Amino acid sequence: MQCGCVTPGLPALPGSYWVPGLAFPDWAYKAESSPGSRQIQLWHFILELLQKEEFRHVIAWQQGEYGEFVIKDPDEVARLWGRRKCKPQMNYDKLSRALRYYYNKRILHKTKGKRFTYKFNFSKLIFVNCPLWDLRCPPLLAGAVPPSLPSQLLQNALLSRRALAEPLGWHRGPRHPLLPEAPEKSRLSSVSPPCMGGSCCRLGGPEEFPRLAAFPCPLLPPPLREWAPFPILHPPPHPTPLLPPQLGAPSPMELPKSEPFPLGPRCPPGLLGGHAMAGGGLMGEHPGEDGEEEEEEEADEGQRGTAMAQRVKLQLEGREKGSSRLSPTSFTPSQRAVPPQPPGWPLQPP
DNA sequence: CTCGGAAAAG
DNA sequence: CTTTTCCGAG
Repeated sequence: MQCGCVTPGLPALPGSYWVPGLAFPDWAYKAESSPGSRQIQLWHFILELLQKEEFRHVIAWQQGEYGEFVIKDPDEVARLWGRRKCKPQMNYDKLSRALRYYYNKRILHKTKGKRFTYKFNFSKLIFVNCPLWDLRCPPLLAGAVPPSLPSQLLQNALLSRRALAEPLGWHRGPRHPLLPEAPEKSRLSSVSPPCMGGSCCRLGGPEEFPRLAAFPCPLLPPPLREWAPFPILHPPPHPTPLLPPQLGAPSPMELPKSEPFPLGPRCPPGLLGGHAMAGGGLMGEHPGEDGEEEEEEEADEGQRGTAMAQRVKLQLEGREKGSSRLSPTSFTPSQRAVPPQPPGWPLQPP
C-alpha cells in the first residue's frame, strides 16, 4: 500500500489479515510484539511463498524434514522479497543475511550441507505468533503447513492452548515463559499479548472463525498420552494440496546445541500431514493472482487436558530462567508413537 | 556458499 | 527491534 511495489502474483497482504490463498490467520502476520502494525517479516514472507503453488518453483518445502524448505531460485526469492519491501536492491546475499539473523532467534536454522536449504522451527514460530495464553486457534489447513507437521503438534496445540490459557495475564511485557532463552545475543522476540482483536482468539461464536487458519497454535508440550493417537483430526478426503503428506521422515537432526526439536511425540502415519481442513480446498489454483478463497474448519477439542493443564501451568510459572534449556516447545520428529507414559516434560523441575 | 560483525535505516 | 547493506573469513 505504501509503495506500490506490490505486484500481482506476489503475496501481499491485503490489509490486515487474510491473504488470498494463504492460510494464515491474521495473527500470524501480526507476529510478535507489534504494537502497531509492523511490516511483514521475512519469515512470514517465506511462509507465504511456501504456501502458494505459484512459487513452488522458487521455493518449496523439502520433503523428508519437517519445516525444511529449499530456495530453488534464490535470486527470484530475493527479488520477490525486495519487491515486497520495496527494496529493489535486494539480493540473495542480503536476504540470506536476514535469514541468518533468525538463527539466534531460533526461528530458523540452516540445514547444513544442503544449499539454500533452511528449516523452520515451528514451535518457535507458533509461540511468536500465537500467544496461546488465551486463545483458541482453529485448526490448520493444509498447505500452509509443511509436509509433515507433526500432527501431534496440532493436537497439542489444541489442548495446550486451553491448558495454558489461564495463566497469568501477560502483561504488556513481552516475553513469556515457555520460551527458551536464546543466546544472550539476541533474545527472542517475545510474545505478545494474545491476539486481542485477532480473529483467532476467541472462540465462541459460531461465526467465529473468520477465515483462516493454517497454522495451529500449538505449543507443544508434553507428551500426552491420552490423545496421543489423534482422534481429533480426521483424514481429509484428499491429501494436502500443496504438500504431500509425508511423515515418517527420519530425521537426522543435527542440532548441535540446543535445538529446536528435542523431543516430542510424533504421530503415526495416517493422519497427519496437517490437513485438517474440510473444505477440501485447495488453493493454489490461481494463475498468479489473488482470489479469495476461504477455508473453514472447525476445531473441536478441548475436553481433556486437565491434568496436563496443571502441569502446564506449573511449567509456566516455574520456568524462567533457571530452568532451562529446553524448550517446552519442541518436538521431535523422530518419534512417531507416543509412549504410554510420557516422559517428563522437557523442562526440568526446580 | 555460508557465516557473522558492524553500522545504519525505518 | 528487524532488516538492509557491506564485507572479510572459511
